[in-house]
Amino acid sequence: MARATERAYEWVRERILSGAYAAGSHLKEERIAEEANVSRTPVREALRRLSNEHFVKFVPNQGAFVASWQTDDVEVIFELRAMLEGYSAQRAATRVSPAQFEELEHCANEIERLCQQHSTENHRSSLEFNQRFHAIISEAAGSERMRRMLSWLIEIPLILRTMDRYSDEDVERSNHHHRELIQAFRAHDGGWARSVMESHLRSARQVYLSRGDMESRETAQITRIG
Amino acid sequence: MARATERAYEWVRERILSGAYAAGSHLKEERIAEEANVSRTPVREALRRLSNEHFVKFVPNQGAFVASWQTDDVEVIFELRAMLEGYSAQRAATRVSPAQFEELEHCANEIERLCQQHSTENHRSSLEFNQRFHAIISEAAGSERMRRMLSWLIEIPLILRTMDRYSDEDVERSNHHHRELIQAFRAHDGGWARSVMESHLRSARQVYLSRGDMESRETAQITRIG
DNA sequence: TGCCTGCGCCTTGTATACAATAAATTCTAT
DNA sequence: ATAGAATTTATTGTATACAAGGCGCAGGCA
Repeated sequence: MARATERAYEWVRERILSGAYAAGSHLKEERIAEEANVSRTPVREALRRLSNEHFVKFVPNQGAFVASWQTDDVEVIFELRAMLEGYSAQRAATRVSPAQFEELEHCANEIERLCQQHSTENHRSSLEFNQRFHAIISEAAGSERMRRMLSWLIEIPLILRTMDRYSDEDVERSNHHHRELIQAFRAHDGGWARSVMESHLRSARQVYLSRGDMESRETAQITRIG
Repeated sequence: MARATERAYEWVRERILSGAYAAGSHLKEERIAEEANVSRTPVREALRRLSNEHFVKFVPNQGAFVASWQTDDVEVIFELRAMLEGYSAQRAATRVSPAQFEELEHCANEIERLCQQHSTENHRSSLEFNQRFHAIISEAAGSERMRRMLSWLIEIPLILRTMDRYSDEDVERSNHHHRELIQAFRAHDGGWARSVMESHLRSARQVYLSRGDMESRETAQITRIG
């Protein structure tokens, strides 16, 4: 059963996102194993996976601790995404297939539709379409190497935190960026696409950093996603 | 003992990079466990880690396979290096330690000294100092994530072929770039350092592409990693 | 009293045994 | 003879037992 590892993974992930496991707390394998009704082995695998996704931090011979976020790395992640996704968009502009183009439009439509009503459910769905939107561009760029490098920069916790800080105005701007990207693709204008994508991500960075004051205690707020 | 997992990790990684484990081949846990003289448990952990580093690909209930990524065109590699190392240099400019700064100067000196006499031996040595020069900057940038991403772009065969095409004038320009980078670091001027580094790599790209007519069949050499 | 040291417990790290699943092979029926 | 199904086999997934390392506490010595 690859189900045991999956169960342990979901279990711990949910509890980290909901704040049930506080930042910095020690995730003891045996306790989690009991709680999730699996043995320690799949728990260990789940923790390793969460570690690679930066939900938890490993200390040799001491085990896993719920990751706490230092803003320093956040800075790097946003800058790298702006650079790499910008370049991706540039390449994609002249390489995107008709099918990919259509799916991009579909995603943009869905994101806008789901943003109309403010429900947790819709919020979650729009996030998935958003991810898909970026994934399509990454694929259309036609470089497997770059696609994989980008996948290292998709930090789910970071994206969740950023989305939480989006105001209505921010959402509107983001949607506009999506539209403009599609226009740039239609025109096969790589430079245009690159600029828009860089704006898109740098504005996200700005939202994250400027609204980060309230942060720390709000970690518990993220509960709603789970 | 975190030593068993480490051993298995190094063992497999070495063999993938050296080509001993061919691309796409099935990495059977038990066989690796025997070869590396550890049990299956640490092997599994090592494979999971390698999977997250994209060296291997996991298929549920089938195990790990050596990842094969097509060596995408040189164009992408050079562009990514220019962007990432440029940003690295920018961050390094305000973060470099005195010890690192000294080693950078040492590397630059050695490279210039070794370039004076044209021997194969010296050529090789200067290449190592060159690699070290870039590695120090990558470290000084202070982002483990970026450092690891960059390490994926260092394709030794590509660097060798580029170096082979360097004229005396190209070498001189490259050395000048190194000097100017050091000056930018001394001034703690991130923007300056970034520009110089980008020039450094874009000029390398130009050398490679413009003098690339001669040996297209040697491209097969680059397939080593995958 | 304060610090150093050694013992003991708790947690992680590793090995191995067992269960489950996917691939291969063989046997049967058309 | 071939297609398909069942059985066997090889390999992964999970559980558990055991080894080893780190941390805390207590006791002794200065």
